[in-house]
Amino acid sequence: MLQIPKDTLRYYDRIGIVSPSRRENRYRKYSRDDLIDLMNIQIMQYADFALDEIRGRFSFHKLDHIDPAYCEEVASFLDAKNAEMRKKIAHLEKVSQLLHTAAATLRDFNHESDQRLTETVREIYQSIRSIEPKIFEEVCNDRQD
Amino acid sequence: MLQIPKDTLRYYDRIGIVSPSRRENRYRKYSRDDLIDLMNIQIMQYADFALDEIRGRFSFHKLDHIDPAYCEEVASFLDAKNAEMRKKIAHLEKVSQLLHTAAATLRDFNHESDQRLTETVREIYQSIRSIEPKIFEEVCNDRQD
DNA sequence: AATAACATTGGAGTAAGCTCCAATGTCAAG
DNA sequence: CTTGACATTGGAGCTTACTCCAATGTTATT
Repeated sequence: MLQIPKDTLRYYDRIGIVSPSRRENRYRKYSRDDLIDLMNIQIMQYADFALDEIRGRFSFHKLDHIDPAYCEEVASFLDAKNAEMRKKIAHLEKVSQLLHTAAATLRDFNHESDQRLTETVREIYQSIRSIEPKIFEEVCNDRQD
Repeated sequence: MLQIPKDTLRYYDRIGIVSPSRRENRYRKYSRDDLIDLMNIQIMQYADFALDEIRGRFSFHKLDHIDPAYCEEVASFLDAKNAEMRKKIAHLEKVSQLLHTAAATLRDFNHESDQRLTETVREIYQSIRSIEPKIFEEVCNDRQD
C-alpha cells in the first residue's frame, strides 16, 4: 500500500520501530496507526533522520492522554532538529549556487567566472566548517607542497 | 590541516579519489591541488554527493587545457544534480514547516493545530511520493484494520 | 491430498564510508 | 644503535538500512 518492501517492514518490526499486532496465525496485521507511523517514518527519512532518532518519537497517535513533560521533551527535540535543518537548507542553497556557478564556468571559462567560483567555494567551505580563513589562503596561494 | 583523519585520506587514495604524489620514501605528499580536491569533496559530501559521483569530476584544476565536450558533459551532470538539489531543498522546507507545526501541536494540543499538522503531513507525503490521494484518505479515515 | 502462493523465523550478505589493526618501513633524537 | 614517533601496506571490522535466503508454517485452490 505504501510501497514499502515486505522485508523492510519485517526489518522495522525487528528493530522495534513499527511493531504491528498479529493475527492468531502470527501474521502481521498493520493498523491505521501503524500506517500513519510508517508514513511519518518515510517523511522523516527523506529529511535525513536516522531510524534510531525516529524510534518512538513520531507515534503521535499514542499521545492521546499525554504526559506534558514527555511532550515538551519531544517538542524540544523537534525544535533542535528543525534548527539543524534550517542550517542544512542554507548550506544546500549555497551548494546549489556553487553548482550553478561551476556549470557556467565550465561552459564559458574566463577570469570573471573563475573568480566567482573561487569566491563561492570559499564562502561555502568556511560555513561548513568554521575554519580559519588563514588555511583557505594558504591552500589557495601556496604553490609548493 | 583540513581535519580529515589519516585513515580517511588513505581510503580516498585507495579508491582513487585523491591520489597524492609520493616522496622517495613512499610517504604521501599532498599538493595544493590535492587539498583543493579534498575541499571540493568535503563540500560535495555535505551536499549528499556519493564519493563515486565525485570521482574525477571535481578536479577543476586539471581542466587547464580543456576538451569542450567533456566540459559540457560535466556541466550537464552539475545541472542535473542542481535540479535534484532544488527539489530536495523544497522538500526540506516543507519538512521544516512540519517540524514547526508538530512542535506547536505537542505544546498546545487543540483541534486547529492538529488539523494543520494533518494537512502538512498530507502535503509532504504527496510530494515525496506521488501517491494517489485516495490512499491517504483511506489511511486517515479507516478506523478498522 | 497435493500444490502454489503466501506467511513466519533466524541468520547471512550488501553497499558506502569509513575506522582499526598488525606487520613492517623510515627517520630524527638521545 | 636503540628508542619512539611517525609512515607504509593488506586486510578485517563497523554502522546503517536494508535485502536475500533457507527452512518451515499457513491458507486457498484444484
